[in-house]
Amino acid sequence: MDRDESQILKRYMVDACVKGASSCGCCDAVGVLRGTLFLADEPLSMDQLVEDTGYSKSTVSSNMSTLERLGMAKRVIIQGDKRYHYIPVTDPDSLKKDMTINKREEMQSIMVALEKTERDLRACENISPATLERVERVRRFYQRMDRLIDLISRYNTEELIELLERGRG
Amino acid sequence: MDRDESQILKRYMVDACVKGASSCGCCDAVGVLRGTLFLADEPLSMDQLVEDTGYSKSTVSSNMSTLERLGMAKRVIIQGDKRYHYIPVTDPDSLKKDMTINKREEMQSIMVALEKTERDLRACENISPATLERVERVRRFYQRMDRLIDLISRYNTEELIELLERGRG
DNA sequence: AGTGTCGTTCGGAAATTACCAAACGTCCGA
DNA sequence: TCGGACGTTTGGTAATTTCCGAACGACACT
Repeated sequence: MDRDESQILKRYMVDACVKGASSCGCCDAVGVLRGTLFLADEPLSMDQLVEDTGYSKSTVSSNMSTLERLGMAKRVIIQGDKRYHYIPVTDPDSLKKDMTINKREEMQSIMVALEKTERDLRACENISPATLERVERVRRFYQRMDRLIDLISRYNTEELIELLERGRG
Repeated sequence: MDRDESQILKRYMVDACVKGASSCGCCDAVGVLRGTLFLADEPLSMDQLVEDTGYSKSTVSSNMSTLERLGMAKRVIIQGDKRYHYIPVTDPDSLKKDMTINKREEMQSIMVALEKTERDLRACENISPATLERVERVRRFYQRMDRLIDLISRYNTEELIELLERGRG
């Protein structure tokens, strides 16, 4: 496969990853790098990523760190090569795990804030009961969602699907 | 409750909402507006939102639109007042519904791209089998996650928690 | 220590985004 | 059909973010 062909093939994948990246607050480069990694035949060194993406070394470096932090890429050691090489994380369990972990951290930080708000509201005498009730309701919702995500993280995807398909009966 | 007190109380809630907003790619104003709405004693007009948040009318207008689009706020009619008034959406079913809908749209757009990529890869003769296999695996993962979110959207939170707590047995 | 190869960090330029004020369109009552 | 009250859209500006190149630090081999 020559270079041009490869570039054409990359388009959809890179676009998809860019979209996914921006929906979790990451810049385009993170998506481009992830997409490139997906379609590579072998682990890529930073130099290769620089060449393939057209980004500078510094940009690749910092964005590969975030990709690692998000659990979407891993460094591997290639025998007889002292450079780092990256591979994409593609196994379902890891992907799902990172999805739930990230979501849960988000939920929990919101919950903490909601709890503080509720405490403050109670301490304040002339607060509208409706407001307090509203905050309570949202906090409870987040608590339940957090519990739900916790439960979801304990099963793998197939188990969950089976369990829910079997359903209410 | 005087104005200063109210401002202090708002802090945590607004911070929490800003955090939540930025994690779904929205600007701070969306979070500030949502938080303000949560702690209001009554439906707020746009003028009140302008006054309470300090943002301009145009900023409030456009960001309230996104808040509506995301299913986090609703317009209500106040008798004898031709202005719009906003209330926060706080019931668990609506909140969960919007969460799943947004997540699903995201998944599906990624899946479409993955399918296109896979098709292109198959059309290309000298592609590495490992690469194809990798893309297939990720596509299957997203398909299963999409299915899972579909199933999750059919139950309410309590049902889901009960079902998963009962568990594998 | 000296040299070469890597990867990360830093400072500034370029591009993007958020925001405001003003102009504009719409709806209603007179 | 005019005038006034609202909300939205638009153009320009300020602030943020992204990105690059250069300088830097770490490590291995001599």
